[in-house]
Amino acid sequence: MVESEPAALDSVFRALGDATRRRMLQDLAAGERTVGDLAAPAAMSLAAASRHIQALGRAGLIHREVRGRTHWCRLAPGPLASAHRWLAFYEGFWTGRLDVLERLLREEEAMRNRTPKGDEG
Amino acid sequence: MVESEPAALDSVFRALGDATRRRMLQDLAAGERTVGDLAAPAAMSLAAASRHIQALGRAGLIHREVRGRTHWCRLAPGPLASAHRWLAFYEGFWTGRLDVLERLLREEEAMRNRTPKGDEG
DNA sequence: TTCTGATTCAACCATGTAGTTGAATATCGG
DNA sequence: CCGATATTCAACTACATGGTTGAATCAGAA
Repeated sequence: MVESEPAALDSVFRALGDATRRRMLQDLAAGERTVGDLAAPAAMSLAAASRHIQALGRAGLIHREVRGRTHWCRLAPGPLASAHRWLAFYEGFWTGRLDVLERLLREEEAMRNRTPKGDEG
Repeated sequence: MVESEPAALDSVFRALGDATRRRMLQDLAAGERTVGDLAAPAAMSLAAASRHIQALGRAGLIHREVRGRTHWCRLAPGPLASAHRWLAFYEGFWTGRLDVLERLLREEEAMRNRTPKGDEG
């Protein structure tokens, strides 16, 4: 599991760490939305919502296009896919499919030449 | 896409939004580790690393067990799986498999009775 | 008990984040 | 031009986060 651009993952996961922004992404999954559309359900000022949208943009999670006086946003799924891939690394843990992972990990265990559990006394 | 416990997802994604903590999770994927083990490669004081580990614990991403004077940590993959599932909702976007998603979204579109793109000109 | 090791806690500082309000910018339409 | 609409910017406040250092806690060993 090599992280190609940790800073990028930082901003993606951090952007996802807020329910308002996740809700906006879900709205965007249904199609293009304007800033006003995204802000409307968000129990906060337009300016605050605008900054959430900017955070999504900085993380690369959305693209914007200005048409006239309205800014249209749409989902840019690439970074979401990166986050998904990062998490997929752990899939073996929660699905019980540990076989592949185990081989991988035993190698690293051997390299470290350490017994994390077997010999504690 | 219903969020059962938004606050839980908040803490999970936020915990993942830091390269140090992600590295710790990767270490833990290789087996149990002590606080000291996890802190060692982390170019920061032990106290700071300890707080990162506490953040992982608060997010439910790791479990700890005190054996003697050392605290052993292991991966608790459940919340990672939740995050993964949340992201999986968007899989259609980055794999191009939009058929399933589209049906789903059209329904929501209809409910909102709005034309986000089809009638802009 | 005393020394050492593993980990946390407390106090502190700097920075980031999330919200507010009010002004600024830019576009559409009369 | 003028007024309304869409969005952002700036200044401010409050709180969270991430790091530091030094003291505290608690277990093991001499």
